[in-house]
Amino acid sequence: MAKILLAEDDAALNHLVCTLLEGAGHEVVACKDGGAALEEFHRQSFDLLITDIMMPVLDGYQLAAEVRREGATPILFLTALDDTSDQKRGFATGADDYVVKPFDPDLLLLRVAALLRRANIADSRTITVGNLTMDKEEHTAYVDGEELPLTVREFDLLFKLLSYPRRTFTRTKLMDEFWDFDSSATSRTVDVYMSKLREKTAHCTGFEIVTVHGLGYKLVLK
Amino acid sequence: MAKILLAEDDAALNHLVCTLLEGAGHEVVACKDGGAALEEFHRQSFDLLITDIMMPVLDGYQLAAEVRREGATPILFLTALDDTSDQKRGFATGADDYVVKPFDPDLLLLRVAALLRRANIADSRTITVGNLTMDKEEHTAYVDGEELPLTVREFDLLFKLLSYPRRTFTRTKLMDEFWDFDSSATSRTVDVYMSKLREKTAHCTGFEIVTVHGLGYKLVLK
DNA sequence: CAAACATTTTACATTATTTTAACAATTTAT
DNA sequence: ATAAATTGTTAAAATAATGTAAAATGTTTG
Repeated sequence: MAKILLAEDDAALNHLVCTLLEGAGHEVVACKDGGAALEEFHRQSFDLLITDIMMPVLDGYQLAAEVRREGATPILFLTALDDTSDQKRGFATGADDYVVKPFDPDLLLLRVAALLRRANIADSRTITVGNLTMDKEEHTAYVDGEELPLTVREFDLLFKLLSYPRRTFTRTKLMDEFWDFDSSATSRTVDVYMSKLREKTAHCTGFEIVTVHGLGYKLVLK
Repeated sequence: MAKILLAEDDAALNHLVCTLLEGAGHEVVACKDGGAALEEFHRQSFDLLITDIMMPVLDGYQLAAEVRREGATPILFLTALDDTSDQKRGFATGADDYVVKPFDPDLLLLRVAALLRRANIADSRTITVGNLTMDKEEHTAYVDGEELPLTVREFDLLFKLLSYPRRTFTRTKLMDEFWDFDSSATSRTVDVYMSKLREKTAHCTGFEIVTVHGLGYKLVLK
């Protein structure tokens, strides 16, 4: 599901974490020290970095600082140090999470999943509101278990609104996101979709598409 | 900086966390049980939910599940349970982080900062004065939690005045900012809006729209 | 290629907002 | 105190935004 860079000098632990992550369907590039990890990081792009703190060549803090400097890759520290001052330093360096050894394997996977979800990576999540369920993976919607046929545009728009209830989206904002850059479509097109979505979601309990006069549209829960 | 919903039934801890977060510049809405928190969550939008697990009415797991269902708000569990099986359940429910009591205050702030950074929440651009809250993102205003319907112009004007209390704005200044350049509207139009705003905000505690004779209008706190 | 479907435009009805205009109330200056 | 200027308020008129059906255009698929 996600591509993960692992930096851990303890061979046994390295192997264990590797097996664990691959078992969960992730692609793992494992390194034995911070230097090798940084090299790999420069070579490819990763969805997540899991790193030990005490390592040869480049320690976890230094590695994290380098990675932070170059982007927003989530970082999880995996370490034996169970001391708040160390954790503070970890977070200050840009850590997104901190797992203390020894750790429960399931818990590590759950924390990894939480981080990836938060970073919108491998987002296979479904949204359910009332009797409507939208599955981004399948790109289908269900109302009371029955499939609700939606076109691509309809799906995208509804999924977006549903992801941010109460937030108002301007027509322009929506078109910027779902229409080609060079699309010449009028923003009135959005209105037509909202009209269709309202018709199609008429039997949905739990939400309503509301127009914000002069601005755009929002979805409100009820 | 961010708008945080806190659910914690222990009064002392509730107060402590509240103070801590507010000291860090966040806006906090504190609730004493899960039910109240869910109600607040439906009423307004938040950047982060911090919740205890064992609470009356609705426990942390149930609250988290509801919140997860409705969007992508980050969730941090704050709990005395230091047991991996509980943590597993927390993460499975959609937790993004887990802090065990007793905790280091600085560490909590660091974890909160990490979560907000990850969620790309810089500032939520909301203003609260008395019982009125204006959320620029949602483009809605709330009085005592109830939505106060405002047109675009009304919202813009009130938000502006609220952003600079005590400062006097001339009609011309306001029109230059919110009206089209080629608009031929009379500056008397502003008067009409102020009249409407006064009517609509009649139940607002905390401020008042004051006329500065010969100049324009200003908002004063009380 | 043509049928089936998705998308976009158009046109017109409907609704909401903004502005004007008229008059009342208040403030200021003389 | 009184006239002049400014502001408050209201309802109607003018303008602007939205809803939606249907036609036109584009795209995919058998």
